[in-house]
Amino acid sequence: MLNLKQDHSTLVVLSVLADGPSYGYAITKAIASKSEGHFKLTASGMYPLLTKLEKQGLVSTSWEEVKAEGADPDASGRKRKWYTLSPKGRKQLDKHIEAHRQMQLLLNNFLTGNEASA
Amino acid sequence: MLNLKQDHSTLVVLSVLADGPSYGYAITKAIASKSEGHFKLTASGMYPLLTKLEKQGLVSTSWEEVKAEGADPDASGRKRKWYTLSPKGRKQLDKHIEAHRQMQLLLNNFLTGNEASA
DNA sequence: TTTGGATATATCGAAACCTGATATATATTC
DNA sequence: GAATATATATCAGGTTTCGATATATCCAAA
Repeated sequence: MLNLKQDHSTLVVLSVLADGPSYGYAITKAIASKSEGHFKLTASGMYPLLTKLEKQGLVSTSWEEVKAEGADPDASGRKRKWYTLSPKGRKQLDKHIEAHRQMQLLLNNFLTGNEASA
Repeated sequence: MLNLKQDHSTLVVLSVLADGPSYGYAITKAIASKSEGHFKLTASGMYPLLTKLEKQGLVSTSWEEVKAEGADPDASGRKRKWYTLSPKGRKQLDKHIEAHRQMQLLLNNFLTGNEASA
């Protein structure tokens, strides 16, 4: 189980949001699921990151009330905060992916010749 | 110019040492050179990292005195601290490379379909 | 000869980051 | 009605980061 650091977290969260709007808890589950349990980004990493992305204008947000089946329409239910990738966020994701690819190429220059021979 | 984070620094430094013993300043130059100026690992990142690698037993060390041409053999010259990859360090490098490859595959699962289309 | 740039190692400290624990509340399932 | 899942959020102590700083030698050019 790998705890994601900020750079990777940003890349992964933006990429999840590129598939469509989502919210914190669902993104956490999506990451765990899509990585087959290898990536972990818990609440204490997720929410500060989402707040940061919002401040940077990479995502826009809106609250939704989740009503229980047959609940009093006036009663206040659980709340969900939806995050939508903004055009700026989309551009940022492209940049991140490009930087990530660049990093891979450069790192490979160091690792070539030092491959694990398992 | 990308400042290397600890994970990448470790990978890169161990991989430089896999080519043979070296010392802090030379490793800094090797990294800048081999990455064509893209990777930066400065003294304040390098020396604490090397100390850590030494404590972990991944490298062994020895001091060498760098004598000036025709200098008094008894005078104390500039000192170099050489770092040599230990067998444990070699194994650790293999593990690091393997973990790195694994991370790449997992990340690609997220990025596929979100490629920059530049 | 002295000045400045390169070589060489090392620590400091303010800021940023990480993460398990905690808080709060609703929804669902057994 | 008790346990578990859903849902957002902060806290605090620890770690990491990195420009700035300190110290000292070597070498070449002015």
